[in-house]
Amino acid sequence: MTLDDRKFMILKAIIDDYILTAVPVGSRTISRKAGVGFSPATIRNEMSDLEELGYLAQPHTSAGRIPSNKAYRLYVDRLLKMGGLSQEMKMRIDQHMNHRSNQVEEMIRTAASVLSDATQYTSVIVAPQMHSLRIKRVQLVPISDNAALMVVVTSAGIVKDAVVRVPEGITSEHLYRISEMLTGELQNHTLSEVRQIFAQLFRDLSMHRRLLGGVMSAMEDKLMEDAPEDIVIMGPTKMLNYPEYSDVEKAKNILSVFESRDRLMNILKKSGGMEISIRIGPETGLEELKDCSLVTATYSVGPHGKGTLGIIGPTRMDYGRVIGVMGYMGQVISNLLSGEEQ
Amino acid sequence: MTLDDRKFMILKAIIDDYILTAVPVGSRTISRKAGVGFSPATIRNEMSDLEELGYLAQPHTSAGRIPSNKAYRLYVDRLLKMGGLSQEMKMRIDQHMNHRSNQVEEMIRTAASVLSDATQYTSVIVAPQMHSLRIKRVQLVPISDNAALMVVVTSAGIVKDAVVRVPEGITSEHLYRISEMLTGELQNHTLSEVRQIFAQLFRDLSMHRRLLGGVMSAMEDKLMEDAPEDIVIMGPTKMLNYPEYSDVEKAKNILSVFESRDRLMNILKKSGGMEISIRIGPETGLEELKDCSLVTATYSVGPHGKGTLGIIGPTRMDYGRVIGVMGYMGQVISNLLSGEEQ
DNA sequence: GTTAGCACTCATTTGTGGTGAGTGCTAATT
DNA sequence: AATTAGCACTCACCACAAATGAGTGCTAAC
Repeated sequence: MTLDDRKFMILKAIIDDYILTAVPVGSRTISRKAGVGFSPATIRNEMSDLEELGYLAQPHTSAGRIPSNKAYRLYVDRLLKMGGLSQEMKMRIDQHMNHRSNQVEEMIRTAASVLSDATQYTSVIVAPQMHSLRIKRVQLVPISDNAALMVVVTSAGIVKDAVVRVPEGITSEHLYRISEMLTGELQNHTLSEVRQIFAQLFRDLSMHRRLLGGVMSAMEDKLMEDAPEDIVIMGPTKMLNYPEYSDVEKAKNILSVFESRDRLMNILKKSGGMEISIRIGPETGLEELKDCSLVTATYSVGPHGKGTLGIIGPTRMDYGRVIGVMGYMGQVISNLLSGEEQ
Repeated sequence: MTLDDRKFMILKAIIDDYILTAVPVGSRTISRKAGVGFSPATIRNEMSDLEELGYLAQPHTSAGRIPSNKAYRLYVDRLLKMGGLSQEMKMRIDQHMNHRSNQVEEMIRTAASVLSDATQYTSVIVAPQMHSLRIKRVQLVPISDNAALMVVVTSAGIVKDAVVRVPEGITSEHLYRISEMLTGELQNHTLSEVRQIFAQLFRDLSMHRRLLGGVMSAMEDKLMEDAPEDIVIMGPTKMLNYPEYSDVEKAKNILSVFESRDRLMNILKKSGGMEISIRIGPETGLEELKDCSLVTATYSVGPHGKGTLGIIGPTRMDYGRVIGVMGYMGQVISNLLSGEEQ
């Protein structure tokens, strides 16, 4: 037995209906649909076949069918080739995003907010990963007798800081000179390259070894590791709007994911560089999300920087809409972040 | 009729039991308790009186009694005079807080985490309010041709930044000079005072009026207004562990509070300078929290800076434990933030 | 002042039959 | 050979009723 056109058409109708209602769909429902010229009995036969093929499942004997993860996979793969988003939605997004705040952090918050609003699912955005960005400036700002704030400005106007120990009593002027020197040395390099450059520096000059060592390890440890504030989550409670989580135990289960940012960060990182990645159920990589889907997209910052945006919702999510919105948002964010650069 | 000692004793027993079980408590339950030498009938008479006095309510005729907000108020006011926390708990807190991270933001995150863990309720901590802190240093770090990052370091090692426009083509050296000058002028003043100082500056020198104006308004607008990242919320889903929110609609209602940080910030600010403030039900000031209580404490940063920590839970929360933990955490945070200062 | 006794209330649980959406199978129809 | 009408069967869900039991208020006895 094979999945011919008619079977696929019926499967699609079932998925569409189930996405809308979250209720197992029966043969009559499909038969009544416009464009389907078959009686419930015929549909039933086909459904039975689809079940055997692993695309449908029955919660219990006298209920309708629900799509399996395999069905969603098929559905999504065909859908991905289309994409596209209504002009109206694009305008709505543009309107909220034309904000042009010059603080990246703030822009990302708005973006996450817009994303969650447009899709009605929980959104997640990961700030650009530092290691691929090019350093534009390093400056040490004294904050106490023996500590300074190291401010690193990168190509996208993204600013990160970390505290470094400095020799007791060093003057602000002195720190400024060192900053200028560091800026000169590190400019246009990525964070991943700093180690080599410092190695060179250490060879060339013996002064300030302790200080420079501190700066280097701060760059490698504090700036490159992912901090909890690098991920912004918007609208976690949107999950509760869907009947699959009307049970508090299930709700707790899902919401707990949003409380452990590190685990979330981990699975988001795994989406690779794909333009749009869709992971269904167990593919998400988290036990708690086994009944959810994760759709991620990548945005870029200049020629090298990358970041991830994603939404999480029930497996029966409105993939069509989500794919459209995600693709467009990815572009918008990329433009905003790369455009600001000069 | 008056609230004599016996009535209070019974009321306390009822509250204690209700806090533990969330189930309306009956006369038999109280009668059986050790230390109570009366039969259910006697308790019933007293309960009837307590109801008339407004301290108890009955969900329906054949159910036990539950404490009213007025009862909690009384209970809490007497409890507040005692306070105190077990040595064991103190040690547990110390252990987690001895971290001594030099990033304030990170410390606040851990503190909120510990707070939520120790109380088993949702915790909220507001970063120190800038306007009361004294400026230690101002530095402008160039980030592009026409923009700089203004980094402001305050007495507690708390660092804030904002982007300011700068005249096209100004050199890094020049910005450094201006920073030094600004630091000299603004040092040891609070943000609320900058306006006056700038007025003076404007009178004395006519150069860089645009730039200085930009710096001033950035200080007043960006640094003083409260940003969403100034408030950290930990363990919102802890709410779902309590039976009063086992209904998803109610859960959604409560959790929505944690999604509008501005509103939360507003009510937190209202706790005034009280060492510990307890707001029960409608006193919280948010419709959604009418069945919750909000316990806040103030921590101090140096002699002037102030911030707020709080926990939110059902009105039948374990006030004894919460008050103890809050009081102690307030001290610990104050010490950490004021101790680092030199 | 306290308590035993008792009738009463009412949310909750348990049981029961009815309803209806849905299925699978078979035989008739196209 | 494919489609469909017909029919017996399944089973979640609903409504209703009866049983249960925790709790009350009141009264009379201690």
